[in-house]
Amino acid sequence: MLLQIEFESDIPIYLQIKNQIIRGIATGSLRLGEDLPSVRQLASDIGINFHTVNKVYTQLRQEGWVVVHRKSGVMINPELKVEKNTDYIASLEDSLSNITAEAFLRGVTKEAFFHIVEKHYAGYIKEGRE
Amino acid sequence: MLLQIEFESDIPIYLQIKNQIIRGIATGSLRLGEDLPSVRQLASDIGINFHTVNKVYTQLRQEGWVVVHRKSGVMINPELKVEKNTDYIASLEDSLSNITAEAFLRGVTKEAFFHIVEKHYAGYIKEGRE
Amino acid sequence: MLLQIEFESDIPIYLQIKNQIIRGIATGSLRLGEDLPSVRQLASDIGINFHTVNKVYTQLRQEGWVVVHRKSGVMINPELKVEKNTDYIASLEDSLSNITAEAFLRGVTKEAFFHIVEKHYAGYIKEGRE
Amino acid sequence: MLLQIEFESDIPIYLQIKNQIIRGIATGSLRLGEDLPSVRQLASDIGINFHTVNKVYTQLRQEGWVVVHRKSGVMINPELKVEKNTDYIASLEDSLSNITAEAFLRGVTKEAFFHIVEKHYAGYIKEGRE
DNA sequence: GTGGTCTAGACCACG
DNA sequence: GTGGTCTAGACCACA
Repeated sequence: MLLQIEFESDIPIYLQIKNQIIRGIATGSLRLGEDLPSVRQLASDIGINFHTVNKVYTQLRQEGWVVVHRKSGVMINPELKVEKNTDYIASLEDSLSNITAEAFLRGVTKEAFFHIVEKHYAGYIKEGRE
Repeated sequence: MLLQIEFESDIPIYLQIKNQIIRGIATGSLRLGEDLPSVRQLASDIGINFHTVNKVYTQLRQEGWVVVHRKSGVMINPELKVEKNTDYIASLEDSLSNITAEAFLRGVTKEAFFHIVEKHYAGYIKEGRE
Repeated sequence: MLLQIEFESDIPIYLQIKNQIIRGIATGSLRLGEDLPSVRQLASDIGINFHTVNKVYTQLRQEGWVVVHRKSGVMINPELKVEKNTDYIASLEDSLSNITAEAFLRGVTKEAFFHIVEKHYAGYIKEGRE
Repeated sequence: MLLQIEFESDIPIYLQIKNQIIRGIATGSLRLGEDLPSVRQLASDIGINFHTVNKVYTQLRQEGWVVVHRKSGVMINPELKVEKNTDYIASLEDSLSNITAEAFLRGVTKEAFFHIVEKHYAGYIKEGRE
């Protein structure tokens, strides 16, 4: 999997990496159980500080996306089952509340919005992860 | 219009205000041409510094949501017509890319996602709002 | 002469009026010796505070564009001869320095710039003002 | 690049800085991709508050003149391509409308005006500036 | 009264 | 180290 970082973006680098990894899991370009590069390896590949990668892996582990295995290697959680808890639903509602309001006011119809969402969902695959 | 600020949130106060104002325009609780409180008034109401409100109003003005009618203060742009330019579409695509991926992995089906979006869109009213 | 004020402009109202009067003199829509409306009359016409108009007239008088005649009426200076002093030249240089730099960077060629200037100059008339 | 600030000017400090930076880009004394001092560094150099510099950089970024390369600070946009949109043309027309009218009335001939403009344009260099 | 500018100092997020 | 956010208080321009 190849990560694309935009250093001039207003989105923090650690978030760009984290988002791309989660998207990678959803689209299947990262498979459950697949190893991720070591912290120093990935940092060196991208050309960033290894503390930044560390932050990503730490958050991903805390949220259950990855697990640490032998000698501090990291892999996508083979038994991935992140929660759809109330906190998440609340934050999703909040995000969509803001996003849809602006989209509506900017002339993005509900149908156009649906179309974008559908396009993305079409790219996600259900792996053998019961 | 009543603003609800969470001071412990990790979302900056100025962004919370900005988002709520944009949502207010979409839902019609703020009508086109309606006056907003003065920076100092709103700051005092919420209990924050007026510079924070000033930042909100400045950004809203630069993006075309409000106009400052010299002296009489700030009002919702009566001829609101913010653009659906390529930059915005790109950012919308990017946001939805991340949001849908995580939603999918957390078990939010496309239908459930649609349902949330639809619920919000149902609350938005067309410009012809008297 | 009809004044057009934009209350939402970032240019102060008094400056908009002042500029339009000076442009009016240059284009001939205001003739030398022509009477201007009284402070209260103009303020009432435009729908602004008469202090604002007062400020305009005061500045115009100080700079020599208008003269006060009988019972505080104001008219365009019949012997208009504003100075091309070094201060003015310096300020003109400074303005054009900024304006041309941005124009250049935004892709306005020297020829296009000349064209705009020429268009405006073509609208100015030399009155009998020796 | 050396900034020259006049503290007694009626032009706000932040605007003086902003104008000089844009002129610097046009004249080539600031090259595309060149780093600008940090907000605190520049503020300290000039002897002003860092918030004032921050305001300059924020506006320059919003208008596309500079980019903030995360962590390494602010640099002149290496792919500078600010737009010549209708809004800008309108504001340019308006500025020149006022400036040429006053210049004409103060005895600055069209030729003299052209001469000033030409002098400035002669100092600007094309993008291919290594 | 309004918003705009500037100063001063604090804390945080990021890398 | 960098920029971003927030607070606090001052003065000014405008209407």
